[in-house]
Amino acid sequence: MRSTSLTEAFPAHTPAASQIFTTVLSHGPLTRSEIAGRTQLSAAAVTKAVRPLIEAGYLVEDVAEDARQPVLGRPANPVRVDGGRALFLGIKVTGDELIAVLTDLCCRIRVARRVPLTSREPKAVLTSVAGLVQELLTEADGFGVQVRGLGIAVSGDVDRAAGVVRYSPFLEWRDVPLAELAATTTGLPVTLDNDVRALTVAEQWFGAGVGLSDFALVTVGAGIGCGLVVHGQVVAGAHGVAGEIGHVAIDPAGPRCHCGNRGCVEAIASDPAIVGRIREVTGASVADATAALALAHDGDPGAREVYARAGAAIGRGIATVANLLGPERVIISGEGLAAYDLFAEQIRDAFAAAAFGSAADCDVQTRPLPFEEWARGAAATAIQSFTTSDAR
Amino acid sequence: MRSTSLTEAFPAHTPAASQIFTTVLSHGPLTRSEIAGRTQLSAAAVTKAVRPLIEAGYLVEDVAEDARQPVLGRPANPVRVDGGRALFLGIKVTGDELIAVLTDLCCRIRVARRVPLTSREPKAVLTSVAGLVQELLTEADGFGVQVRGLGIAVSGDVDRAAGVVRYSPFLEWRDVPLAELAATTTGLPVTLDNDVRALTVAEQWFGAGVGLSDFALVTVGAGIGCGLVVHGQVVAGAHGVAGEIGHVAIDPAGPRCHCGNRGCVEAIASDPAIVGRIREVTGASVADATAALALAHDGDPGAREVYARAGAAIGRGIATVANLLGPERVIISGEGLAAYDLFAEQIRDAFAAAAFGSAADCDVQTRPLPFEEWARGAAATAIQSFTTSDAR
DNA sequence: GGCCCTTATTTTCTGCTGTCAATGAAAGAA
DNA sequence: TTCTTTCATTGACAGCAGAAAATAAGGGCC
Repeated sequence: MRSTSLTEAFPAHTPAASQIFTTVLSHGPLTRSEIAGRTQLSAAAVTKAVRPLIEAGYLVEDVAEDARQPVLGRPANPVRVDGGRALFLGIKVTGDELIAVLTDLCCRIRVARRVPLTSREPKAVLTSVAGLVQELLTEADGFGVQVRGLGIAVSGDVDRAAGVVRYSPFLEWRDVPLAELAATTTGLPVTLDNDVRALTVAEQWFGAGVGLSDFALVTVGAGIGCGLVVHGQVVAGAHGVAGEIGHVAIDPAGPRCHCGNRGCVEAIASDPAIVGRIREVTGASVADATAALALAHDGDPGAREVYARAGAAIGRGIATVANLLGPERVIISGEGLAAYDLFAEQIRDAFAAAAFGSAADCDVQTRPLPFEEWARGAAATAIQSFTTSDAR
Repeated sequence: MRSTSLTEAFPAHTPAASQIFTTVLSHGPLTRSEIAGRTQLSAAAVTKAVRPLIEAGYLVEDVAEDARQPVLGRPANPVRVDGGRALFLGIKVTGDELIAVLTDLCCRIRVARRVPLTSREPKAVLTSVAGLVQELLTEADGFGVQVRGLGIAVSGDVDRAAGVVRYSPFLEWRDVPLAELAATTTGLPVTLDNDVRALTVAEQWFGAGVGLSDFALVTVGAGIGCGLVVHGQVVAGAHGVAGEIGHVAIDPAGPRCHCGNRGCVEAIASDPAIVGRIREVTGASVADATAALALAHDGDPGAREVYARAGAAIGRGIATVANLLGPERVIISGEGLAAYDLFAEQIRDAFAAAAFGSAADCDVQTRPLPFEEWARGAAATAIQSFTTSDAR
């Protein structure tokens, strides 16, 4: 066990130090002069900010890599984040299970766990969360490092600053102060955020959004969601709602959506929408998305057509985002990606057709993010809170 | 004439001073303690930042308003921007005319001018701009204050930082370094920006967007455009394209748009689209938007129906923006607002139907902005450059 | 090995910003 | 007149970040 106490603060008290740490965290090992270049700070400022971070053990100097080609002048000393210096927990709460991960400071998953939920009542969920946290804290003891924060991700309208779930349709919650409740129960600092935004933070810091100031993350699956990063910050929306690409209406003649509207992307391309439509079209008794996928892979033309339409809907939705925001990149992810071979072409075609002018230059890429990634996103928000809270 | 030279810099060298000036500019007269509250700075910092601005004449202390109700304690001394301290020019370049305004530092229009364009060639336009600037500079002499900057607004893909018009369909320009050309010709510091973004800046600083960190400005007219402010900054897009609400596709069965796609908002609700559709539907020989409007106001049911559809399209477009970004407010403006009584209801209904969850809490308001406002927007960008350039 | 060249990092010094706490100012109230 | 209240200013000070100069750490060359 380390001798550090839980109250020990992260030693990045200045914006510069905070920025430097984040830069190193995202961009792997960097020499001090590379840091200076990236952050627009002077080399002197970097030296001064890095020292306390190294002394506190959050950064370490890389041992000289032998593989480095010899260059003129004094060799540079790369610095990197010591992932093992701290641990974090991330929990994604869905309607019927909890997915949890224990990660290190670099947000690498060390342990993953799933627990089914028996009830959606806040109290019952809280109990399950507490149990899961206890379990993972025990695991964490094995690493000899303290867990410094817990991130919780919930779908729906979540107020991160207040730590309150304003409204979650899946859980049927309204105004549940989950952050405070969980903090009291677990004794850990808790960061609560919307699930898609949490995943977006993880992508921004550790994934395909690294270094980009404007990108979008589209998740395809049971619902269609979208996390947006504009001006380098995750968009939260003035009323807590943003990135609702699933309810962008692309066809007035389309199927009715559970939101009451017609032709939402989600009413065409979400797993339930696809399954339902395949049932209608083929008459087959398709149980779930897996069965639907199997049917389409078996070559059923009706099923394939449904997937094709879904792809076109997603492509149009993405084009809408591109037309409005002009992001540098769009990352497509989610469980629905399992069907990617069935609608990739349609996504691409619909996007290309509907994107206006140079908005079409936007780089659209796919990235399979296993379900644990959502929990990892929650952990990323905890890391974010930990490394910036004291630095405001 | 003042004794100040053109090279005299704006005396806000620190971020704090810049922020304070902008706050006072947008929020009218403010006492020092109100400034401190709004900017999260200490009262001492405000005092120190305000002094040089007052000494340089950019801020003045309001004479005590007698109408103020007597309050306990020392009366506060409100400070406001002295609009008369500097003048700016703004020019909006359209396909067939130049619209120019001379404004003061508070962006109040002092003189407005219009000049038809005989050619769209960059050289010819530049000559017209130079002539117009000369004329307005002469007018400005009458005020005894120097003109400190020129803003130029052009529709299309404009790179503000580089001062280059990348591509303007209306002018048929590609990669014209207009800022540099105009600066050389006129001897003024030139700020070049996209027209909708310029108008958005004006709204953000002086209009219905004051104090909001997230809002959208939708312009309806010959085209349908949209300026977005997210996290307090105007969105420019990674590839120079953003806010293309006009090319958000809302109906796969809709009319073909000049962009090649089907069912774009612009293909349904722009002036040319409305005029064309009214011709089709009624068979009447409608010359332009004014004639179309007259026909609808006369009660022609076909024409009214076309406007109703246009309203629904705009409402759906706005709902798309609200779903994706969750802005606090959407401001609808543009020449097309002349027909507002014909589609207001449809805009509202379509928006309410298509907005998801609390995205519908977004405040949708209309604001008639006469055509000179576009030129005023250009002037606002010049003011922005002037007051922040030296401040880093 | 000694010396020079180059690049990386650190040190030292300095300017400057913004905060803190105390003080002055300008009313109305007692 | 004196007190109270609120607004504004002052002066001391901590601390950040930049500039320039110094130092470190290699390789190459004689």
